[in-house]
Amino acid sequence: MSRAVSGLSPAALRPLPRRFYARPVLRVARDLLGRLLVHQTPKGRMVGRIVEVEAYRGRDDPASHAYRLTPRSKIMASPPGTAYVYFSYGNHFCLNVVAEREGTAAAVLLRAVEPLQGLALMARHRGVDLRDPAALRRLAAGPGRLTRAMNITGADNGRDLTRPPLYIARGRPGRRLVGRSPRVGVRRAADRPWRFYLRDSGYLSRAGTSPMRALPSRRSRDVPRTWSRV
DNA sequence: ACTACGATCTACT
DNA sequence: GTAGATCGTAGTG
Repeated sequence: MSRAVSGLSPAALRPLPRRFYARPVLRVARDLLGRLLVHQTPKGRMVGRIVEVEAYRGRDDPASHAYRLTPRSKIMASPPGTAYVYFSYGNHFCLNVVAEREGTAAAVLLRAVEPLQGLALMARHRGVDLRDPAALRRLAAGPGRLTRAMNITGADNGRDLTRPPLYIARGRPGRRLVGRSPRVGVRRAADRPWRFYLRDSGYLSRAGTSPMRALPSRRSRDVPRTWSRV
């Protein structure tokens, strides 16, 4: 009954090595798009394609939890590839991957994935009915929904994301149309466009609710410069 | 000890 | 489009 899912070859499911994360966090954030978030649980394996992320830096980033090092944010200074999971708004968990080298305190927030495998399990975690056509789009669209769907909690804080049962795999990131915008829900440093997303994805946290508007773009090295209004 | 405020989501108008 | 839920974290007294 384990139907082969397209794009989930053994090669694609190989974990990203730690050195992948040991680079500037903006670079890591962009490069995480198209990769696979994998969670293997007793109930089954869930896989989602990362389509939306945000970069948070350390003492130079007022929007980051690590702007001031506290007991909570201390874990952001862990070795690259470590999970930073925190509880938000009294309701939801958010999953980050620590980036850059140990001691730097930078991380990437995973904001949305496109569900590829374990859809029924995710739907059960979310308490939604997949027969509703709109349910799939929103299944893991948003940091809280993502963790809920893939059953990621505070117990996963500090975990090593370079190996099972919870890890990020290479995927097959081909040509990617990447958009960027200011980070969602942050008031400080709102001018920094450190949110990155796959422009043609239908699984974004902000795609359905507030339409994205492509503004006249400057030329950029490898990233089309597209802002969305928030 | 007490208070203010979120890196959010859902339901309802 | 807007309000309410809901609670850990962090800053202040």
